Amino acid sequence: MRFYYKKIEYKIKNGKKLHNGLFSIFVNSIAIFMLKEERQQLILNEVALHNRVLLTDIAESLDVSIDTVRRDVKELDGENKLKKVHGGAVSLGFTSYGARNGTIYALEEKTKIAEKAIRLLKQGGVIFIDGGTTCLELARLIPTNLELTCFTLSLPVAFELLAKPNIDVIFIGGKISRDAQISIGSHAIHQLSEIKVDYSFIGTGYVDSLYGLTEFDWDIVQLKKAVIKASKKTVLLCISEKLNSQHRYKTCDINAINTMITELEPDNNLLNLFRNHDIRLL
Amino acid sequence: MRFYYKKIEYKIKNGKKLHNGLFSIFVNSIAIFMLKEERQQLILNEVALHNRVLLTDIAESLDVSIDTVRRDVKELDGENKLKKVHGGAVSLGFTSYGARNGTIYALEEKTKIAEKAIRLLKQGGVIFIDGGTTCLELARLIPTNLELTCFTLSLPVAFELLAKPNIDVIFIGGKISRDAQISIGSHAIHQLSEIKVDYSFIGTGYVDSLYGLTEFDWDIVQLKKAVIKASKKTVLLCISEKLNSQHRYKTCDINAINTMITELEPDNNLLNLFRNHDIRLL
DNA sequence: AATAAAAACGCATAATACTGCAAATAAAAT
DNA sequence: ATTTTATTTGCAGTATTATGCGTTTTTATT
Repeated sequence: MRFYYKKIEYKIKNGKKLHNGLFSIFVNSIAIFMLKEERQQLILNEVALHNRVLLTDIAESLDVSIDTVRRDVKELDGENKLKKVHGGAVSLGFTSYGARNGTIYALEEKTKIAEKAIRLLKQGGVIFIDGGTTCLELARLIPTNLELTCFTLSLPVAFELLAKPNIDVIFIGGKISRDAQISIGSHAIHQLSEIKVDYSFIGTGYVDSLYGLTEFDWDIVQLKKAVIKASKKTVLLCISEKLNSQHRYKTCDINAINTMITELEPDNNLLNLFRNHDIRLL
Repeated sequence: MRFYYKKIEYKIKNGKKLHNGLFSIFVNSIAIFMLKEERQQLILNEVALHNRVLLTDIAESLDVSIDTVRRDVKELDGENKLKKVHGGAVSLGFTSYGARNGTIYALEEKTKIAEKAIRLLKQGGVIFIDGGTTCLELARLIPTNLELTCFTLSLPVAFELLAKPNIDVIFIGGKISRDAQISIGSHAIHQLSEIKVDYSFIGTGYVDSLYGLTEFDWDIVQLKKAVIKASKKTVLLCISEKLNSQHRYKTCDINAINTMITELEPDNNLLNLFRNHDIRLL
């Protein structure tokens, strides 16, 4: 079961007990006291190699108490060298993707929007999160204690959500668009047709009170239509800069949106044109 | 330096006590007084050689008080020549790989493996790339001019592939495993059943010439089975450290693998046990 | 809801670390 | 040569750390 520990299989025996229960291994007949750092290094090694370890396995193979291993793992977790989980530890994925790559345009506004959107989330809810930087910001700001099931098409959003322990992430697969880093194509649309979420949080390329939501890209429109269809309620996240802009292909009318969130106060004059519609402004 | 020695030799011959308990070592039957610097150099040597020392060991073998050693080590730590830890010291490089966040364990070996794997790729081919750091490395090293269609379950791999302009990336969707950052579950398996790729490049948790490929995790096994089924040829990427290790759940026999790539030369003795099988070693 | 496993907590103990100090002596100054 | 000053070392006492153990609390699973 643990051949990979052969190196230290021939440990102890008549082991001189060092410290208080610390074990020693015999190499060339010399008792070697194992430093905490060495033990931790071994743990990291295991994790790096197999992606996961069990505390009990480590404790047994190193012949230390499980408490010690637990403390080690806790410490390593604190140092961000691995992730402690119930019963063991797993390697940190390479969550570096979550680290903001480029700088996000108008981050402040988008954060404000995301914060408002989060107020709509309910414990145990099932939601969809679209791609785009605003939605990514939403994903990033979801409280860690909130339990949610999140569908998404966006690789960055998926990554971000994975960092939250209480969120089930379901990725809608398909051909990946290089630009937007989201699944596109018929397969993704088909899959969307098979789900129903409480809320979907979507972005848009352009929005106009008269023409509704429009996009530059035909494929994206098809996708967004599918998303809206799969949602009990649709929430549009949109910075005010995009208001009253249009493009070629139409996703839907304003009426198809239940709630629109901008970084503005809901009573801001810029939003006046939208008040004729059956839409909630946040 | 010599100067000191002579002085000391003289003193010792006359039986005069040196310092207050300063120790001496005998070389060629002549007691040589050891300077602090020399002692420290010895400690550094020891650390360089074994990556670690125990204060008690040093104190005993050099016959100085542990306080002296402690002070030496403290000083060397201050000079950044080693790292002082409870009970001893470790070399600086010792803990380094874990500290470099996001750095891949045994990267060099994995790169070597990936390079071999890339030689199997053909222009216009359709392949599957598994998750795991070795496969990620493969994804990373794919030449940019190569045109490929790549299926994957792994978010990091998908990201990596998106950076290549000539690669179509198709992500197999599903519930995302937080640990492995890959799609898991029935949906992913079902989708795999609908594709057929020329080559799949997979990793494994454990591999043994007798027991075949095994995993810690049942879900992963199901997934890998589906991958193998969806492949005309399956290539196992596996660093030699994993050879002859096993775990609970079995993915497949060695025979189910067409090619196994390790960082070793194909004629390395460590691979002997695999030669009985119908498997190509690279 | 019941149960088993794991984690957390507090405690005891042994090993180790630190501090101040005095002895020895090397190096410098006289 | 002698005195002074600074350095090195060991020692004793105290503080801190590492570890295992038993108990309680939490978590996951059935």
